[in-house]
Amino acid sequence: MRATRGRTFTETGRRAQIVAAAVETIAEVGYQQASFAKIAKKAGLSSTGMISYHFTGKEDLVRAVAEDVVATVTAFMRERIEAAVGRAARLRAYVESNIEVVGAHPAHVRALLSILAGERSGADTSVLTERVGRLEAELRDGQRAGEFGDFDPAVMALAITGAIDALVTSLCREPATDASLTHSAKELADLLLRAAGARGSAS
Amino acid sequence: MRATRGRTFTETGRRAQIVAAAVETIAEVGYQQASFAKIAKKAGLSSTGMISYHFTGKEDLVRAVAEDVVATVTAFMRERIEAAVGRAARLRAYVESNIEVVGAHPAHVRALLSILAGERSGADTSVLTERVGRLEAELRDGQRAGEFGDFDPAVMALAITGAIDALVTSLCREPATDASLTHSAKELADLLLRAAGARGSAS
Amino acid sequence: MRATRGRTFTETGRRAQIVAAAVETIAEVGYQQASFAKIAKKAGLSSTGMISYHFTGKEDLVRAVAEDVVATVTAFMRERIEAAVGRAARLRAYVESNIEVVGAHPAHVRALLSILAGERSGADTSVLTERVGRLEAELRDGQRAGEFGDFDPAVMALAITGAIDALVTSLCREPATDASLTHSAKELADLLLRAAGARGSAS
Amino acid sequence: MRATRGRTFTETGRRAQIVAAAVETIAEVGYQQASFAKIAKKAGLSSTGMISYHFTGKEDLVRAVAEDVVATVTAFMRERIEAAVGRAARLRAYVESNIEVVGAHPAHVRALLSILAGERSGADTSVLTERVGRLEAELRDGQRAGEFGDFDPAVMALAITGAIDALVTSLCREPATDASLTHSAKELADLLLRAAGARGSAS
DNA sequence: AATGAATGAGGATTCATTCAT
DNA sequence: TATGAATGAATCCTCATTCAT
Repeated sequence: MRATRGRTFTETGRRAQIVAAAVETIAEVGYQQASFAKIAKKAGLSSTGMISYHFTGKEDLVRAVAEDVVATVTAFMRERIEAAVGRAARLRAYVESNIEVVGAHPAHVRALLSILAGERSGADTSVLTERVGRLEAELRDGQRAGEFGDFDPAVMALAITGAIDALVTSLCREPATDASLTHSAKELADLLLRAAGARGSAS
Repeated sequence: MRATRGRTFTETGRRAQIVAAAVETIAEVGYQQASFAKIAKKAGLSSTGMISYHFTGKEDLVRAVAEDVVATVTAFMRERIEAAVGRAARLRAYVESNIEVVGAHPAHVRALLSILAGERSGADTSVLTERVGRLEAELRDGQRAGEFGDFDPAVMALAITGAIDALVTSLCREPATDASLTHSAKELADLLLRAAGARGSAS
Repeated sequence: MRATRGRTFTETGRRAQIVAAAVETIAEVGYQQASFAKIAKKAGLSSTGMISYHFTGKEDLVRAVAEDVVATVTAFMRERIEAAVGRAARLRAYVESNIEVVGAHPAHVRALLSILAGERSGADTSVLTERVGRLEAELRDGQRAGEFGDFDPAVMALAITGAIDALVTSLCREPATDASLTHSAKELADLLLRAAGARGSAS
Repeated sequence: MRATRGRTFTETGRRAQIVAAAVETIAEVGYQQASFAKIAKKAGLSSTGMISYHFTGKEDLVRAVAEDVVATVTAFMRERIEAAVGRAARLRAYVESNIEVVGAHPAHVRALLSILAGERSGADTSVLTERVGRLEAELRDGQRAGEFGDFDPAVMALAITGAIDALVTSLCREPATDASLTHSAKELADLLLRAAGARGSAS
């Protein structure tokens, strides 16, 4: 059996190659249509057996894909968020960078959206809930700090997440220009900060 | 046979029965997992051939299902929306009734969400775009009337739609009490009206 | 039950309509692909039940189609053959008219070829054997009359039939001009008369 | 695995086994009735999935079958044709060996005829046209060499091919004795050589 | 560590036919 | 006489997974 120690996002050799092919495939044909056969073909593998050898099942592969994509997207967003000062600015950075990552990693974003859509009607909702949970905690902190208005942080977290995903989905459909991307990102951030009753949230 | 002319939502006999079974099946197992075999079983049909007899293909059946569900949901929402006076109140009614319909027609909503999720990664996006388009027009009108603030109506329409769907999805996952449903609905309406800069939007 | 007395080629009402639609359908999509559904559609019928009602089964329908087509083709050929004087001239007329009927009744010929092709690998070979048998008798008569050379009439009949069908098939594939049709017909007749050692067979 | 590069007729392992089973099946029940299920059964396979694994689709399998059968038949004919001296003798050898191969490889011939019949009413006519084209070229050469009379080589090639197939079909229907096979072959060659105006074509 | 052949269930769809009305 | 709904077997094909090598 393969070594599992310490491996999280950064896969080794074949695994990484398969995950990369899976990301591309899912981005192209969608989560449900992404069969082992298609992924193997894109990876230049001669059989699907290879995939089953490295992954327990489709579930396992998808989890690995999700981890990889989330890591990529998170890395992009983190530096923008950490550069922001104050809760409101952080929220703005969160929203805007989440939109702008479409321009930087279109395939990854597309794949993630497709996986999330599948998850919504599926059993495993770990990626989904973890993401919303983290945002909710952040919002709660902001409220405690008095930088946000009064709202139910669970509802707000879901609303923000849903709004972002809807916009991202729309932007993914037809390739948007950088300008329109930036515009949409700012618009969305503006309206969500208003919703959150953020103090001093001028962009 | 009963009249087939003018048939839109209200299907005749067997067709209606199949659509109803499809709604239930999609609500239970999701759009992608809803095979003809499962639907036929739920409808008490002896073979899948019957479905193919009444519907051109899966696409055709899903369209019929979408029409049926949209009709049901729309009927529920319409009376609440039409009872509202003023743009802001209408928007609030739109949002709240869209959430509350989960309590009234849980299976229909679940099915619709699953179909929409599939549409997002699919070709036919008619249901999706029509829904967002209608809301966008409504928002634009509200801005002209001076009852909403300044925002890009396209982005706002997507944001509202996405926020609603995210909350509905969450509420669908585990059966919520009426109280929590009402609470969530009001919370979401509050925050979205803030986002829209609605004047005089106290619930 | 429907009256069956005296009916041979000339069908009555519905039957004739269905046969006509079947001829067209077989000509267009081929014998094997010509399903009841397609024939019903072309006939403007709302269900296939109608066909099953008028015909015992597919076999029965195809037999009726064959009779109809053979009658049409035979009528075209007969007047040309009967106008010819002498065995050799009759054979020439047989061959040439068999080719030229492609120009006059393309759909019928196409349908007949498709049915014959199916018959070749099927059980019922009545149309096929009857046709060859008649020609064989004719050839045998010609030999007795001393107007043909020495050959096995069974083999010759098969050879002539096969040669005609191969040419007709080729001519059916892409629509031929009248000129090329006439040229091919004369060429084939020439070579087959040579094969039969026909005396005084100048066209 | 054995080399798959350069694979044409001689298939490797399972592929060859499936092709062989397909030949037998097509010979028995005909091209159209030869389903994957029947072929799998004859091949001793547990499911039709195996066939789909080795062949892209039915089309692909049939192409492989055609190649295999054509190779077998061609090999049989080639040595007889190459032993002949002179154009007329070559044509005689072509015709006679084409008939006599029925005795040597009945199943292969039957399968080929069924496939060709299907091709006549189908889209892919590559096997058919290639075969006729090669014969046409041969005839044209013979005419240039002055060993054949005057005729349209395209028509003659079709006539010869059609005559052969008709006779072969007839001989395939009920198992013929070697004697009658030889007789029919000689008869057909005689008459076709007469048709071609071959000089010095005494058998 | 890797391969690719094999599996068998399940996918949608088409088919000729039957039957109650 | 005619209809159209119902049937269920059969079509090809794809799927994730397993297993011997």
